[in-house]
Amino acid sequence: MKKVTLDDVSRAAGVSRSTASLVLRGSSRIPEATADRVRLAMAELGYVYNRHAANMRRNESMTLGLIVTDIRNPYFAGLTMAIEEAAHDAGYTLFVGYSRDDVERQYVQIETMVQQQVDGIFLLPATGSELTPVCGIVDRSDVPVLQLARYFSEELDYVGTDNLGAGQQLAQHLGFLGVTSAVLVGGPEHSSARKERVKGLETGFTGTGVDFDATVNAATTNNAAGGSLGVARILDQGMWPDCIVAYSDAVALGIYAELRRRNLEPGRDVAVASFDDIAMAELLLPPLTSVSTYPELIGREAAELLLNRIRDSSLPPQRSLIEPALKVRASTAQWRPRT
Amino acid sequence: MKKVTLDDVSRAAGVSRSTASLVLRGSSRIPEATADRVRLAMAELGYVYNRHAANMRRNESMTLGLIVTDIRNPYFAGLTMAIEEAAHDAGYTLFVGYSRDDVERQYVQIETMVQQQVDGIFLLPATGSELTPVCGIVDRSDVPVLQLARYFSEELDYVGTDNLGAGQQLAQHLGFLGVTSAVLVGGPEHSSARKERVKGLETGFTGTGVDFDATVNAATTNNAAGGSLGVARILDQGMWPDCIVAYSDAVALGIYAELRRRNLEPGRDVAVASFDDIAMAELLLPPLTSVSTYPELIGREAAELLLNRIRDSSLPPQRSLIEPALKVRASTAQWRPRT
DNA sequence: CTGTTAGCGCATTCAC
DNA sequence: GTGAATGCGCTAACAG
Repeated sequence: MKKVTLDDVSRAAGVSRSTASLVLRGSSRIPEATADRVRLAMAELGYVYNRHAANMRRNESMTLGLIVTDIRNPYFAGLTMAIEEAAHDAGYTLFVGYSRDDVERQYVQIETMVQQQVDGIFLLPATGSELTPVCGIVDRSDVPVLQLARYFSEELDYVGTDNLGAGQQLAQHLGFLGVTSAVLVGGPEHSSARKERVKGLETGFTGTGVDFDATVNAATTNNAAGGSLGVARILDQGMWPDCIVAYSDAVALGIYAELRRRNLEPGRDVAVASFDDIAMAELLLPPLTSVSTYPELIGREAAELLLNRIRDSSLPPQRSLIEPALKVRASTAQWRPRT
Repeated sequence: MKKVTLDDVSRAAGVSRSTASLVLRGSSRIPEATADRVRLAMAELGYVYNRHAANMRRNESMTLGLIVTDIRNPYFAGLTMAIEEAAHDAGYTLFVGYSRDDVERQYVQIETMVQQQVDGIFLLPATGSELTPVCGIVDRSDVPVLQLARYFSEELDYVGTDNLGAGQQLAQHLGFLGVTSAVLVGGPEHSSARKERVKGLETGFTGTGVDFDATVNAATTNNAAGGSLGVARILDQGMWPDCIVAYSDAVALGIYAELRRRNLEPGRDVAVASFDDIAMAELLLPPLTSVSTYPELIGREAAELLLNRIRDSSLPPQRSLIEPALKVRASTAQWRPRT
């Protein structure tokens, strides 16, 4: 099938190119009768609007880029879907790249998306991301970048959870519960989100008498394997804390499994708590206490912010934090102190 | 920052535009010294290659589209990541859209991607997809569409699991186990994959004496909620089968939860088996018997096939099935007949 | 081996 | 209200 252009359409409809163009954009300056004739011709010829050609003139592509680490973690999957929804609703098409937490791969993806003329980029930074290379790519083209869930720069917009508050809420709950010792397991060591959660836990535990060991070497990765590995490290060095706090629900799944491999029952022998509250959390046995971080809200907010920035690049860098909420379930609630 | 074009670069480097263009494409006809001068000028000026402009001439965009229903199901997440990887490796950037199993939304996404000049589309069809509207959009532009995991047309390429074989493998295992009755729970009723799994189970159960009721109204959705709902329907009408077969692992999670809500322990009171074998399956308690459907392989194969078709559209429609493999775990293995 | 030329399909002036 | 002319940044054909 040959390519049909606006030229063909306007010729068939007996109008000029510019008239057909105006009909496309829904201009009210064209009489309905003419517009209908044009639309009919488009349908008959099988005309397809060529956005690339339009882009060359208008200098916008109506595309956005999203780079996340890995969507097999349902939290990132939810975040990704929320952003796609917002982009779709605003008329944008979304490029998606998975960095697999590999900085170099991420840089390539940013570069490619910039070459593809994206109007903006949502970036959930791979651990180890730095401002200079990112901006080195991005500054040349003035493409706005919004940091998602983690940040590495104060100069770029950021939308994420209030990790500090999330840690505090959880710590206070564990304090009430009578827990006397806790460790955080899993998650990439140098991510801003992890550091903030540690800080929040420390703050929240202050004055509760809970022994929270932030120095234990249990940072791993943000998935089930990282949870298993972290638990193994802790138990192998002779620790047996009252509560294991998972960096995320994905991590918690591995923690449950590793505890059971060692004949410890989560929720009974060790309390387990976590962050994110993905759908799976309450379906597990025991149901998992988790601090909900509402990926849908983060996604919506991020989209709104990035679209604003596209319209007006002169705004100062924005930071927006979504309020988390603790969901208490049996993995902590049914736990009782050892006698 | 102003936009830098190849014109600017060639002027700065003291060569012509076409020379600069050839350097970009790595032509060997340019002396190294000249090429280096051009590359230096690009770096100094902060040149960004404009693929949209290139596309207008070369009539390819180096983009592909992927439309899936929902990636909160880890199976689709894995499939999506595999396809992104293959696309990335081949130098393509990937548009992603989530249809949320909504046909109309899916049509809009196809249309948008076609307008964005994608070179090809991976489509995991929403239930209810039909050939006419899809091709109505796509034929006008000659964009090849590959069906992923489910199909609705023989005229388009298809890559998926051998669902028939998967059902048979599982049925035979359950027959050996001494199961006397089984039902399939969850999944969208009219999807090709579900029909094939039912057929495979029926075939596999033939001669084993297992009573497999394919008429029971337990088709729902492909997620945990669908699993819970399906189990509720079955138990509420007084059935108590020896084995519940989940349409997918995501569904199985809801089945576990609903059984426990009704004081039935999965693996002991009811055997549970499933399809997909996502990472979570073996981490559950009891570990879930599942037929692995290898989303990574499907993704790789799909990418290879679609890229071939882009090169040569004259090939007849291709069908490619990936061989599944049964993973037996405690959710069936530990089950014993009621006495 | 290098430089000149002519569009790709559209949006946007500006005359009419 | 409508139509002709111009150029977005690049590639490819061809001439030097």
